[in-house]
Amino acid sequence: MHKQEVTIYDVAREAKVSMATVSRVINGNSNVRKETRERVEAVINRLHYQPNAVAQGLASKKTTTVGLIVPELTNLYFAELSKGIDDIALLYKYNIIISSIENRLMKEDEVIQSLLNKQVDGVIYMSNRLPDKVANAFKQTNTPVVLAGTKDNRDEFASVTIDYQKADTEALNLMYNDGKKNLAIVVGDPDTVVNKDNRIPAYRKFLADHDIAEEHIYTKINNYSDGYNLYSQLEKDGVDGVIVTRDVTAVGILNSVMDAGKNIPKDLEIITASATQIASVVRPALTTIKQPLYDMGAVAMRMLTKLMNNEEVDGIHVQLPYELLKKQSTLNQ
Amino acid sequence: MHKQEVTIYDVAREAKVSMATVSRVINGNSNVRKETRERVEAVINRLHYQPNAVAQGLASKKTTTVGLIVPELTNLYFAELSKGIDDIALLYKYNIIISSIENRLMKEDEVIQSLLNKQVDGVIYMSNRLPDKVANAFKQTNTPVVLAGTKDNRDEFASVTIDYQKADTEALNLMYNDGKKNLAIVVGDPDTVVNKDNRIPAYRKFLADHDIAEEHIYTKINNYSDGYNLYSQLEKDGVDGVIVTRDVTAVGILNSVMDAGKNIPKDLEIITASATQIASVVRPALTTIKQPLYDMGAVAMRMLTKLMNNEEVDGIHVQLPYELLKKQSTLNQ
DNA sequence: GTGAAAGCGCTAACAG
DNA sequence: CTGTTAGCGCTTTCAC
Repeated sequence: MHKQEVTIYDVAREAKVSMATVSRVINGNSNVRKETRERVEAVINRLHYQPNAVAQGLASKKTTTVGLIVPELTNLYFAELSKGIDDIALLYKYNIIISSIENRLMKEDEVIQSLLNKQVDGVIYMSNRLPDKVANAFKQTNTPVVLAGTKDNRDEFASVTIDYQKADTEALNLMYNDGKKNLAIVVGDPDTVVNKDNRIPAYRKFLADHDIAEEHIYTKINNYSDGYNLYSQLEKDGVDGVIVTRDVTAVGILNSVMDAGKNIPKDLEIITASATQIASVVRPALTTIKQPLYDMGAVAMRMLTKLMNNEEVDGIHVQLPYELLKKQSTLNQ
Repeated sequence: MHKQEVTIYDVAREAKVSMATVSRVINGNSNVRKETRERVEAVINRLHYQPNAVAQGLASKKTTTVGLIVPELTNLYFAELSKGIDDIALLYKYNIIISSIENRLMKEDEVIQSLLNKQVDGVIYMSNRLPDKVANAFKQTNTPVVLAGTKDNRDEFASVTIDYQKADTEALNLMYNDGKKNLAIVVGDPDTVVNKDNRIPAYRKFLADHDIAEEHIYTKINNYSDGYNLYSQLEKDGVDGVIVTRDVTAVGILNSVMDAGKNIPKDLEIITASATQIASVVRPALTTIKQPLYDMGAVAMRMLTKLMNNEEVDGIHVQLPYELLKKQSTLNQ
């Protein structure tokens, strides 16, 4: 960034108007006579003038920039959400500052603070943990936040999700009706709100409703190899049907089963609870709880635009419909 | 963004120093007496003062923000590059404004212009097309640019790549030595610099060197279903070995082959030229030209930091080593 | 419909 | 080592 070549002042001088008028033209303010507007626009084009967004931000206290907090960049689940967010952001002319928080070099609240210092107008939060420090920083600076694809037990933050309990119950039912009675659930961090208050309770309720005593909850299973290595344990425990939160983990289990010479879905049914492209290109293809990720991102961003403009939003917690997509990893096709 | 609660002025008043001194403390300027520094820091902590990065940006003409241009958000190839970029950006305290250009709502040069208006200090460019308009805008604003995982035929922009010609030649050789003589290459856009000036010439040279007359170049094959649908044509053309630029396309071909009851690698060998996690989790696993994506991103970002600080860089075009990773889609394991 | 003027919050000479 | 003083480029009352 070097000395700006042409500023609003140059345009004003050349067009023989005041900076104020140029500013009005730039911002589409209707209080400008047609001829004046055209004269100014001609100069803008001739000089190739481009407004300095930083100066605009300082003067107007709006940066038309939103922050995106994502746990990991290389996870298609968040990438698909981000795509929905990005499209709507573009539509409303917002830029996106993205921050992943997987890197432990900086603590989460420092990352967020740096975003806040950049004066973002709003934040979309996809991490499954919202520490008090962070929540307070948002409230203190009055920055609107929308959670996308995740929840928080504070009810104060807007969120866009699906009905995780219902979805999981439906998935468990599917396998149960296929004759699988020794069902399990495989999650990463068991303490996230989605897992702790939704998935795991749904699983336990299902067991209770069907008078099944023995529960199989596998936690801290985060990636492909965790999944791959888990299968021997599943086999030992006699599990014959499993819900796996992350699809790449499910693929790990899938490959492990096949390498062991077993059959999917006969020996083990698998349903993944967050399906990306990976779930559909592996063979056998995975039965999935299909979340409308793109739409969830789009709705979240749209809601954020309203929040940033202090517009009315009807309902701060929206749940979008999901689909239980039967593929080859369950019997009942 | 609302009226900022505490500014540098408040800190100055409370600490009984001038704004300049507070500024020095914030920026780690050594010209401050220890006691003064500590007094100021105490006030900063007590008041929870956070500098306004927008104001800093306007005054200093540096935003500590870089722009990231990516063709699509939901492509793991770019996601893995981005991760390398992000880690180094964090290390040097830069924020990242990400812009995908897949959405045709706005033209590419408008997207870039909006980035430039935000006064980014530099740009990492991953799109495989760099229009003149964009190139000129970069030069005019003096914004340094580094291309990551792609090339441009202007030599003026720094780039981080692998040796595509060498890699492809090696891949073709591998298949040739497996007895495959009817080799093909599958690309998306044939007019990108990487394809037009590197991959395709390498392929043609290989054919010439081995006295093979018939060439099979399939273009505009961009995604999974394009790949899936291509196989019937490959079969018709008697192709027995193929390099596919994008791995998800390769998986499309792979599944199509298997659905046709044919065998991989016996009936067809496949090597993908840009491998992400997808290439390794499908079965049979794909033999790949393994690009060091994370490192490429990291090196590109590191180079950009130097360019932004007008530091010396030795060599503006860096090529990183790749690896030909033999898996199950080729015979010669 | 247009202009003058006062900032937005901070940095960076320049003095001292 | 510290303070004074101009800006950075733009928006936004408030007059006229």
